[in-house]
Amino acid sequence: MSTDIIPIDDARMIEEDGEPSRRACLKAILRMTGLRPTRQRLDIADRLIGRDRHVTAEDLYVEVAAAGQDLSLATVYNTLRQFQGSGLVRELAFEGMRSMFDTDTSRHHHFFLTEEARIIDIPAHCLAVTDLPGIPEGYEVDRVEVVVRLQRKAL
Amino acid sequence: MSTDIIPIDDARMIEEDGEPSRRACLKAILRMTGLRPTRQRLDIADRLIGRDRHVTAEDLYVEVAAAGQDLSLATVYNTLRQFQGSGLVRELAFEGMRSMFDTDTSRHHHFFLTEEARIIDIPAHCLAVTDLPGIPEGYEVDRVEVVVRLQRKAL
DNA sequence: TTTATTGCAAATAGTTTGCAAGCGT
DNA sequence: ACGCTTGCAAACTATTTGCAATAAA
Repeated sequence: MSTDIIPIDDARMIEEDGEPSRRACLKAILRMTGLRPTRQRLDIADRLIGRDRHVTAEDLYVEVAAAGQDLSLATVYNTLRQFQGSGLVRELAFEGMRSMFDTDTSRHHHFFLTEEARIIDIPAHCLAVTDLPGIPEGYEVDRVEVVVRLQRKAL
Repeated sequence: MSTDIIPIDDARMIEEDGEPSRRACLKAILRMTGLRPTRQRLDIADRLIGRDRHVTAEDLYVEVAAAGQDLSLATVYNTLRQFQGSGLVRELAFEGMRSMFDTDTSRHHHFFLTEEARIIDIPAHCLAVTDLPGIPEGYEVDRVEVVVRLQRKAL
């Protein structure tokens, strides 16, 4: 087996030294979604893809900046919107909080800890919604999302 | 029976001419919540209390202004927050929309028509959530809210 | 007449956009 | 080289706040 039948290719997530690399993997994912894998996008993707997180644009901006990987807040917002368009993240809205981005784009639900503005995932299979009512004419269900609002237990 | 044993009283929602009045009723409600029944608060309350609505502050501001009952947008916001504090309205958040205020503060759910940013109530009894998962230590369920996201049916 | 409330304008917060400079292909 | 992407600053939208003027009790 000579190397020429195993072409080195980002899409195969193999580095030149033969090690699979997370960076290369992220590059491939971005390329697949039609986004050029720039340093900024990779730095953001690295903190989101394959992780289970709920972040605001600001959260990411601070994190990335703290790691010395400079980028502007505007770029974080723009990138998150692009990722959202590609289905890599999903936006969540809760009263009193800025936009959150959820790295889990599959069907699931959320606990919302109202007092501390924290969100915790509930896997889809942990909860069932039954007796869905009739929906308006001409519409179909996109998805059903449940928010279980929690408060600190009274003493 | 002389009139002096039937004292005229806002709280009893009776006008001086003996007619029950919506204004008087609203005044009583505001007083009960500890809010002075000013003209501005009454104008806003009149459009919310006892009605089934989902409005933004801007919606209300435009409506009230169109009726020639001047008030400032800041007052609409402040008043809605006060009403929220008194449990007269509840805030709702959906991605891509500004804050909505729901006049129905009882337990119920929502259809969210994503394409046109419209909200429709689902009475609580029309839908059931079962198999609630275990909740984090020290917390209790405040309430469970379901959002059924709808999209226009593909042709 | 006392205290709460309002209006305005300005402050703040969150997010998007325009355009010249820079980077990926 | 070419065209997409970035950064910045500025625009924009949504909302809150400070304070003098006003209205309710």
